[in-house]
Amino acid sequence: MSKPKTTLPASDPIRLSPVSYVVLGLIRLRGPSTSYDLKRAVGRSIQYFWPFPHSQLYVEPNRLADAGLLTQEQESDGRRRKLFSLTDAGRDALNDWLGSAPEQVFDLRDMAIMQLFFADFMNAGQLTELAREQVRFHTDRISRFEEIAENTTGFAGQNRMLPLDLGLRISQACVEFWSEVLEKRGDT
Amino acid sequence: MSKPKTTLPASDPIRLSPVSYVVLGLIRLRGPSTSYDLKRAVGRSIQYFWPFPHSQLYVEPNRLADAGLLTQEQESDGRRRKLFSLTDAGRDALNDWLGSAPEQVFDLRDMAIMQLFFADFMNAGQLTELAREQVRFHTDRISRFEEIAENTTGFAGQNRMLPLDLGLRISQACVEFWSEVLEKRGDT
DNA sequence: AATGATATGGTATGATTCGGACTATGTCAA
DNA sequence: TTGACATAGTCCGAATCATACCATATCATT
Repeated sequence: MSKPKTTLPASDPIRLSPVSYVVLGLIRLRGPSTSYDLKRAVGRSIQYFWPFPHSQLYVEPNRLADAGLLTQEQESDGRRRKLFSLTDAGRDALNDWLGSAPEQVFDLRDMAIMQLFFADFMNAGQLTELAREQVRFHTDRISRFEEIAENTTGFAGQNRMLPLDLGLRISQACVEFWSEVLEKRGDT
Repeated sequence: MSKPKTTLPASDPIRLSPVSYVVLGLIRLRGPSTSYDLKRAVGRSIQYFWPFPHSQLYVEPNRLADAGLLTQEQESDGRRRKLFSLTDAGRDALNDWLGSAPEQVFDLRDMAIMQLFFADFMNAGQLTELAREQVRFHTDRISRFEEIAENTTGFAGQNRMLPLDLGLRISQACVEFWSEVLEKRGDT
């Protein structure tokens, strides 16, 4: 099958999850970072395409450090922050992942659509209210994306802006969809 | 005085999750159903908007039956299938949910986008391969949606087709997006 | 009749993830 | 000196997940 690097001895069969790659990748992009740094970075970007609770950003780097993919140094004074840096092994792990076709994951989880699915049991008012609310929601989302796009001065490659672009398109599709639902039912 | 509130054998504060509503809603749509029936129905529809493992479709109906929202009757012979039906309480619970604004949940989880986010560390070949694969993936998805739409003869209200329509639009947006990624990098 | 492939129908469980409450420390301004 | 706010991190029970496993029916082939 694949061709693992033989050089590393006794090391660990650490299991790398999507969150692992988020951590490795972000540290590679940003340089040495604290968990809090990562948390903020995630909030402006990856969150929209792979949500997870921030607490994992405190647990996961420690795991990766134990496995030798990161190093950590802790401040000795007041805050005692931990700063994580990428090791060569970490860089390799990231590259391996980027070079391999990832498992296909494209999951959508939309509560409003679930309700719509059972719309036969709603009355007209409920349905239009739902649709209206969804238009609002996705319109907001679009604004947020646009805001982020503006505030992110085009540093270091436009690649980081691409995901935002997809998010935008998807939200636009949603706005169109729900607007048409509204139109079809008599608007109020 | 001699009647302390402490014993609450009466009704239970059962917590209803999205999966609960899937079960209640599907049984309302289809009539009395077995877990297996639900499983198949989910596979053709809700799965695309709220994925969850099929084992929950065996656990959840039992919970709901315990709480009095469903009734069950088990075959006495061979297969001993359990058939679940909606009670009035179940119907009420479903209606309550449909009448209330649901918590806003719109989560997207896309592994390919995560890789794209770190595309700075890919070489051109890897990126085009990723994009090509995504075009393939979403094109397939579109076909599947269209197939389902065809095979579902327009029974009982077009409402059940609406979610499929949104799925279609989103996948189309994805195809467009990844195609443009391909175009921007020199195509091979 | 025996084999085996496939669909049906269901259970069990350890591992992961989730979510969010909780505890602090610095910082700046009123 | 108070209080608001951002920063920084920990913890843990609850919920969800994945998936392996078990079992019965059906039908086609040998």
